[in-house]
Parts: sequence; structure tokens; C-alpha cells
Amino acid sequence: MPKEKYAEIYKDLKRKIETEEYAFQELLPSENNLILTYDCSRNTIRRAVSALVADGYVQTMQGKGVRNIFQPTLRTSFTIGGIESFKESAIRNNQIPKTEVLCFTEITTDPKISNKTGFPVGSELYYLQRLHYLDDKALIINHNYFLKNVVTNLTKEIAENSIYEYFENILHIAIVTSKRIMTVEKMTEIDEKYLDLGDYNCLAVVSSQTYNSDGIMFEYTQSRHHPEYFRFQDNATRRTI
Amino acid sequence: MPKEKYAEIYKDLKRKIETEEYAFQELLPSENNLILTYDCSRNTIRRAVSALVADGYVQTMQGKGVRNIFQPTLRTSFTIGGIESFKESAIRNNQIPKTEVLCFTEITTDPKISNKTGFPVGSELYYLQRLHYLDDKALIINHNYFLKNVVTNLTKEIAENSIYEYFENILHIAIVTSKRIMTVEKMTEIDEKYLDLGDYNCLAVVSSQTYNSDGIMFEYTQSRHHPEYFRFQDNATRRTI
DNA sequence: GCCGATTTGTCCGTATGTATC
DNA sequence: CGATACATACGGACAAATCGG
Repeated sequence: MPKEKYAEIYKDLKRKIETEEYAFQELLPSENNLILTYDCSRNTIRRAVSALVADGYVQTMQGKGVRNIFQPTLRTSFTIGGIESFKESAIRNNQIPKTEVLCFTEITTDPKISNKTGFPVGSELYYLQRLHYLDDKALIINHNYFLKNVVTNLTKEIAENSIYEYFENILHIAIVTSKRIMTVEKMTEIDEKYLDLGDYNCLAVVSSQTYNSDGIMFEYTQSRHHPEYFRFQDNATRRTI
Repeated sequence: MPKEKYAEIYKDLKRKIETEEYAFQELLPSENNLILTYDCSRNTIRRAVSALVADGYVQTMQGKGVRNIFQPTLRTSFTIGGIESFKESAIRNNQIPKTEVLCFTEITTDPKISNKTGFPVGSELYYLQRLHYLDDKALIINHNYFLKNVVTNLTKEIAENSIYEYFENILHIAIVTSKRIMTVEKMTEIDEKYLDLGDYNCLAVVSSQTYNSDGIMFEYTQSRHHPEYFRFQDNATRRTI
């Protein structure tokens, strides 16, 4: 539960936008009015509004105001945005997740793996292949590489449940930054064997590097998604810089 | 040319990171030191650093410092990030762009188009199909829908060059927000006809809504990319909110 | 384990600039 | 032109996390 003022204001404004208390295309109250409403400083208001801009909810216009550009009808049901685990994402969409561990090994980073993952040569890693189901349909194959001296004592049983829960609740690893690259690739034999791709001969592939709170990259994952169930959302704002 | 202090500091720090004046995994100077270096307030430093965090260049750690997590070796040559036109992107990568206009018409938004694009029913639109080449290879088919009363007097000739240049230099339309959704779709007859897809039977599809500085959505575009040349980069940071 | 120094995070108030109406 | 709105910048205060002695 956030107790920061700007987070509370952000949540409240977000709710008012989502429930259409502020109508689409309407201007939000001015900063000075919001200062009175929430009894805080201007900086705090501006910070909350900045977060809404980043979400694509509003747009600021110097000299005019802050416009609501949130369109509820265009919201998607299966969003992969921000950093979210497969299980979190499934539960949020009321779907039943299941995970099957196809492979669980320990490896040492050689130059080829280093080049692919970004781990230094010689790093000790866990390497896993996992198959993710949603409502009994196989949708994603994950190839996970975890740094052993950060992700300590990983087991097959943990990998069958949620590795991210293990991170947060047991190891207390906070995930801070994730760098992702999305591409489309031809299916491999493994993809074809485990995913029911039908006519499709390619997949959506998300490669990601994940950093913990010490700024150490401790995970490299390649997620190979069934193309029919893949959707990636993004809001871009032109930087003034 | 930005004259804002925070933008100058951002640019300078970014350069120092890219040229490895600050080494990978090294801590940047503390905020108090940066204040002395750049002769400014703490807020200004914090703003510049925040932009670097958003870029995935650094990671802040309370009580410890700001760590450089930029890995130059992993930089990609063909990046589609932020809001960038096909031509801008091509030039940045030293490739020769060419655009062919396959179709140039004017339409009125019916319920079906409204549902697909997000324009209100009855809106007057330009509808274009354009084929984009890079170094003589057909890579992207764009389906553009532009609001006629914003994108005034569009012609086929303009569409063959750069529509974004026409926006900025002639119409003075500033692009502020862009909402994008990335999916993978099976190829259509049009895709097959114009793109040399080889064995691939699907494409990367980016659907985007673009807003001007008045908060008006004036463009809906579906970009259909040759899968071999598509790459989408993203940095996510866990929100404290 | 404690304490003090350092570092980032949150919050406030104020002043000035710039764009819009 | 004045009033209003957001944008930039400064300075100060305290909190929270980290680290070394």
C-alpha cells in the first residue's frame, strides 16, 4: 500500500478517469485547483500527472490544461505491459495458469551463451525450459537463464509454481529494470512440438534482461509466444529532450 | 536545440555513459557532486537522471547511488523506439528509403472503421496504402488513416516523400502521444503480393493512434512489417506506484 | 549493534518563463 | 493587455536506506 502523496493522487485521478468521472477529451481541473483539492504542493500534483501522461491517460498542453485521452472501449483484455509475471497476468484476466518444466539444468556461461544473454563468460547459471498453459492451452515456451549466486537454491518445484513469487517472497529480490526486445521468429522443432501453432509458422519472441535492486542483471529470458495470443501495448510520448 | 538545463545535463551524462567515461556497473557521481559540476539545483539533477532511468541507462538505488547499466555491445542497429518516422529511422541507420503509394483515397468513417481505428463515425479521412523500401527491399506496408480537417490538403506527392515532414514543417502539427499495440498476424493477399516474405506466413503488425498537441487523435496507422526486419525495443521499470 | 555520514526519496514554498485565451 | 495555465528552476527540510567505524 503506497502512502506517498503523489501515489495516492495518481490513483485517485486514474480512478476518476477510468470511471469517466472525467469525460474523454475533457480537461482535468487545473494544477492550482488540484492543489486545493488534495491539499499539497504543485510539485506533488505535477508528479502524479506525469505518471498519467506516461500511461497514455492524459496529455498536458501548456497554457491550456490537461486533457483526458483515455478511451475505455479500446482497452484490451490480454495486455503484457510493464513487468508482470505469467501468473499475475493470468490471474488478472481470470484465466487458469499451469506451468510445465520441460528442462531444468545448471550451466556455465560460454562465449556463445554470453553473447546471446549478456552474462559474463564463466557465470554459473540455471537454465530452464518451461511451458505455460492458460485454460489448458499451451501458449508460451520460456527459456530462462538465472544467475545462480542471486537466484539461490532454485528447484524444479519452485519453477513449476511461480519463480517471481520465489524472488519476491523468499529471496526478497526486487525487480527494478527490464530491457526487452520483441521480434518475430520462425518456429523451431521445440515450438512445433509443444505449442499448437496450427497454420502459423512463426512466433512472437520477447527477449528480456532483468536487473535487481543492486543493478545486477540476474535473469535473461526468451519468451516464445503463440502468435494468436500475443499482444504488446505501449504508450510513447515525444520527449522534449 | 534544447536550452533547458535539465536537457543539457541529460545529454552530457548520456554522452559520458555512451562513451564509457562512466564504466558499466560504475556509480555515477552523487547528486551533491553533480550539483557542483553543473551548478544547478538538486531537482534539476534528479530530472536529468530520471530521463536516463527511463532510457534504461542507469538505475537509482536509495542510500547507495546511481549505477550505470548501459551495455554498449548489446546496442541494436535497427531500433524502432519512441516515435520515429520510417524515413528518420532509415537515415539514422544509413539506409536508403523509398516509398510507393499503392492507394490514395478519401473515406467517411463507418461503424466498422470506427471500431477498428477509434475515429468517431462520420469523420472524414484520408486512407492510404503505402509500401516502404529500405535499400530496395520491400519491408513495410502501411495502412494510414488521417483526419482530413487536421491533415489538410494531403496529396499523393507528399505521401511519397515524408508525411511526417509535412506535418512538422508545413502544417506545424506536433506529435505528442502515440498509443501502440504490437501483434503477429497471418499474411494477407496484399502482404504476399508486395512483400517478399519467403517462407514466412505471418508479419509483425503495429497498430497506432497518434495525437497532436491539442489532444486530438488525428492518425490511425496499421504498419505491417516483414518479420525478418522487425525489432521493437522497450525498457520497463517497476513503478513504485 | 549503534551512531554518524552519505545518498537517494518525498514534499514543501517560491519565483520566473512561456503559451493560451 | 491581463488572467490563467503549464514549464522550468531554485532552495530548504525531513525521511529512508546504506555503509563504515
